Amino acid sequence: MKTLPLLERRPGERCCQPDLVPVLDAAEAEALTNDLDVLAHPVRLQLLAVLVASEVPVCVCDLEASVPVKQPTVSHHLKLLRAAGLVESEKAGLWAYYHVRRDELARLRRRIAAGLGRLGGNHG
Amino acid sequence: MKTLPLLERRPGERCCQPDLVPVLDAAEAEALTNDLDVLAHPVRLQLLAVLVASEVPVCVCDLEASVPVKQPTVSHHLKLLRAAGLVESEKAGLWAYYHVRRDELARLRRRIAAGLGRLGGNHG
DNA sequence: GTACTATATCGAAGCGCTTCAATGGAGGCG
DNA sequence: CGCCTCCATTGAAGCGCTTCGATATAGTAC
Repeated sequence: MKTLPLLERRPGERCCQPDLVPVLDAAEAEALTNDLDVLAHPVRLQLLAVLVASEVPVCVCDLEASVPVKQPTVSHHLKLLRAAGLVESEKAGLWAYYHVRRDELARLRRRIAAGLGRLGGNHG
Repeated sequence: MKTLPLLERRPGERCCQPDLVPVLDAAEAEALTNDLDVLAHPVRLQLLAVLVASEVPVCVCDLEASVPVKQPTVSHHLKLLRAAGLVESEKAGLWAYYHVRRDELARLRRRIAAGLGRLGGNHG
């Protein structure tokens, strides 16, 4: 980086002058990534889709029937969704009934929309 | 699934009657996952953030300075972003200049917003 | 030509995510 | 009591993503 052959650069372009301020800093990118990761899996999206569609709690056997994976895998993804605060469960007899936390899902959606909004500029 | 001990179910709840119609079907969940995956990485988000912040094309050496990974990794992520249609590059002398395709980024944002909108119900 | 730069690609290592069979534990039924 | 069902957890296998060193390619400078 001693002698920069500036002549080769095209007029409007820039190189090796890292004075740009990104619209997202590293911490924001990391946080947005965590939010996106929770949703970035087809099984988790489908589980959420079933729960959102139901007005009443849904038992695991119904959730299991709605996704193409076995029961331990369903249990695993439900655990991730619970850790993310997006669903809650309660036991009733032998069954475990899950329901969406619609407020938390809406907050996650808004955080993602805000983060992507910074990226997307001003288009819609 | 022969004899269902219905007595144990709580009144408003449902079990083993998979007649729910999810707000997202399997194909939609898969498509949304693909869209989310492109953005669900801190390095790619930061690269996009730098490109969005610049009115003019940015050379790789500047991009490399803005993320905590080595040059081959930057090149790898830029390739993924290019494959997703979110950025374009042009060579000028030794340098490669990248710029965002703001229209494509906005379309991706809108697809994600639409998908999450189906999930989120009517909040915000 | 040689030497140096900037970037892309290759190849392999590391590691985390996903998956499932097996097991465990809690509860219902007889 | 035994036997069953539903669900969670464990442990291990598979696999894909991420990363980087090494190398290749293309261009500049001398």
